[in-house]
Amino acid sequence: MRNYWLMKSEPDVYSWSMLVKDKSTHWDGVRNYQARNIMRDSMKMGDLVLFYHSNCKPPHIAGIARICKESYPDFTSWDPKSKYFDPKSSEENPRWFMVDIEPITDINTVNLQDAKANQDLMGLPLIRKGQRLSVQPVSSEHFEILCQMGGINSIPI
DNA sequence: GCCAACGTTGGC
DNA sequence: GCCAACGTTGGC
Repeated sequence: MRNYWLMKSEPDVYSWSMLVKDKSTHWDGVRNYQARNIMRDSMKMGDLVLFYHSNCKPPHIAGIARICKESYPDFTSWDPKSKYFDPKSSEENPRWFMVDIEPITDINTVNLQDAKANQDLMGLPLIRKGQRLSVQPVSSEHFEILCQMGGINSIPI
């Protein structure tokens, strides 16, 4: 049973093309408990991820990635030099967790506007007003629709 | 740049 | 445990 997710990143901070170039990355810096719990408890090896570019014009899904390492402590949280430093987190008692993802395939970008206009995507958290969570679940049905909108006709791997 | 929608913090 | 104040996210 594979699960599907959507992860947001600002392209100025970390973009899809950087992930493609890097081959994989650790998803550090998430400092929201709900998003942390999803990464720590629910994301499993092989789960597929829609890589979403937020805070840009237009906001869009840029590619499909995959979980390639399950939850482990976010070491930037106890690094005083990191911008993600949290004095309440330590190596002995980590508060924040992350996963690793790797790129699977480019897609034709799917704009937020087009996702909102698709009646079949009703209920997708991404298009709900006020939804700010940076790590979100996506149902398999919605994932498949979004793949098709991106020119991918069958779910990869 | 604006601001709605949240999440977090801290006084009480 | 409540809630006002504040900070952040992110579309527009």
